[in-house]
Amino acid sequence: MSFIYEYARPAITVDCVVFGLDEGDLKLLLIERNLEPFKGKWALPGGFVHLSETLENAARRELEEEAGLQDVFLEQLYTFSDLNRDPRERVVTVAYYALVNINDHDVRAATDAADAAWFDVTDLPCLAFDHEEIVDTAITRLKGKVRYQPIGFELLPKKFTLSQIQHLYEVILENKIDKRNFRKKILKMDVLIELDEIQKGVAHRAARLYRFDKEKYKELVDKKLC
Amino acid sequence: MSFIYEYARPAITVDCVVFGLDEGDLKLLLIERNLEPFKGKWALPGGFVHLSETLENAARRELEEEAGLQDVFLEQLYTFSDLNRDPRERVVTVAYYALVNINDHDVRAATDAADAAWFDVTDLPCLAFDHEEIVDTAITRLKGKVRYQPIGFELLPKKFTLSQIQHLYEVILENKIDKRNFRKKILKMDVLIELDEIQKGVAHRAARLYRFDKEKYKELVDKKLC
DNA sequence: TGTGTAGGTGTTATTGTTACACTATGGGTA
DNA sequence: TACCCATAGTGTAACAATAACACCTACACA
Repeated sequence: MSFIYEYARPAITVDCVVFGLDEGDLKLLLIERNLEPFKGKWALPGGFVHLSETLENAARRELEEEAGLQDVFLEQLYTFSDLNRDPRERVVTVAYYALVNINDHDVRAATDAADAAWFDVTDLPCLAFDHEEIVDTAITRLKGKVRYQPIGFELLPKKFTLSQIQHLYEVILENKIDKRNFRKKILKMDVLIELDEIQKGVAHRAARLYRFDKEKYKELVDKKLC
Repeated sequence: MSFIYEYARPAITVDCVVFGLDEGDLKLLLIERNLEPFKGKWALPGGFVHLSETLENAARRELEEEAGLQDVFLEQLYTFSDLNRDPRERVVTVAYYALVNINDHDVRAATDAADAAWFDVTDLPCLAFDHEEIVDTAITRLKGKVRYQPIGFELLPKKFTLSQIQHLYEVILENKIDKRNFRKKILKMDVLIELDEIQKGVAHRAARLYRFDKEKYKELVDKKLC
């Protein structure tokens, strides 16, 4: 079967920059390509958009198909259209970024992927296509986002310590934050609920656990975006 | 001539939300459609992306072709992909927004457009396709942008008064701003140059004129985006 | 019982934000 | 030419947000 059009059309793909947090390190999910071009190279999960799905649906389908990921926080990032970004033909790609809690999601390689793995964002391999540019754009966006809205809901485990969320901010912003000031600020936001529970199995004073207040978190996000 | 592909492809278009400032009112450039679908309806300038051009180039070409606009400030906004956003077939559109100084640019209707005209953003006609949604997204983005970087460079005439730039902010943010506080803040940003010139032909005390310091303006924009 | 490691806590100085009201200037008009 | 009108232009005080900074606490483990 084939499809005939009066004018030439670029192909449309989606690509996903999936951030995860693992033991305090910010990681990126990459898949090893199983097919040409760039066979054997690491790349962002993604693929062609079907006629019967929205871009976001395509991104979710690819995450599921290529890495076994479901139900993640996903937002559109930017659309890339350089003429030679794909050696085969003209391809426009709509990039999305996702935030996931690594421990909640098992990642497995699937269709079109020889392998799927988490890489430290500070130590990425060389990537296929223009995926390095896409990753840079996503990191810049993430840094910007952190400034005006609480983030971490999607990256952290259900219960977490204040040090964990502070560490997350430090990793994203790439600088140290004063502990007392950070605590004051994050608690004043009024999106954290203090639990009657403390850490277990640590070789030092156990920290208090917190969880997000989903309601207030949503309110805050809506307000901040106007 | 025709083009044959193994899989069905959505068409790709660009659409431009062009903001302009006229006598202190924030305006939007619309074209009246000359062709079906939505013939006779007002719509955003835009059209199909050619194989040999980037999305931004396509947007600039359409602005030139449909409205005679050149050399405008243009940024990507968002990519819209609802399945039924175009009644003809599956069309994904990449929206851009532009900021222009209306007096610097003559607008004329051209190819595919029966007419081109500026409308007050607070009083828009009913639009073709999902263009109302695109416009809402652009207005939200503009409001957000104004918060963290000086804007207006692209919208105001070369020489302007502090009241004019304040009025611009008020129109975009949809609320009144205290005159003294606004002046303190905008002057502290250090992107305005005070000129040895004052307004002429006004029936009240003439205001001092200012212009932007392009260098410092750029520095500031770069810094703010990290 | 001592040590190492991370947890937890307040105050002060600085900076930015908000609220607020009067005088100055100059053209238009009576 | 004097008055009116419309907008220009200006400072201060209260309050809120941010930044800088150091010590004691709890607990596991040696």
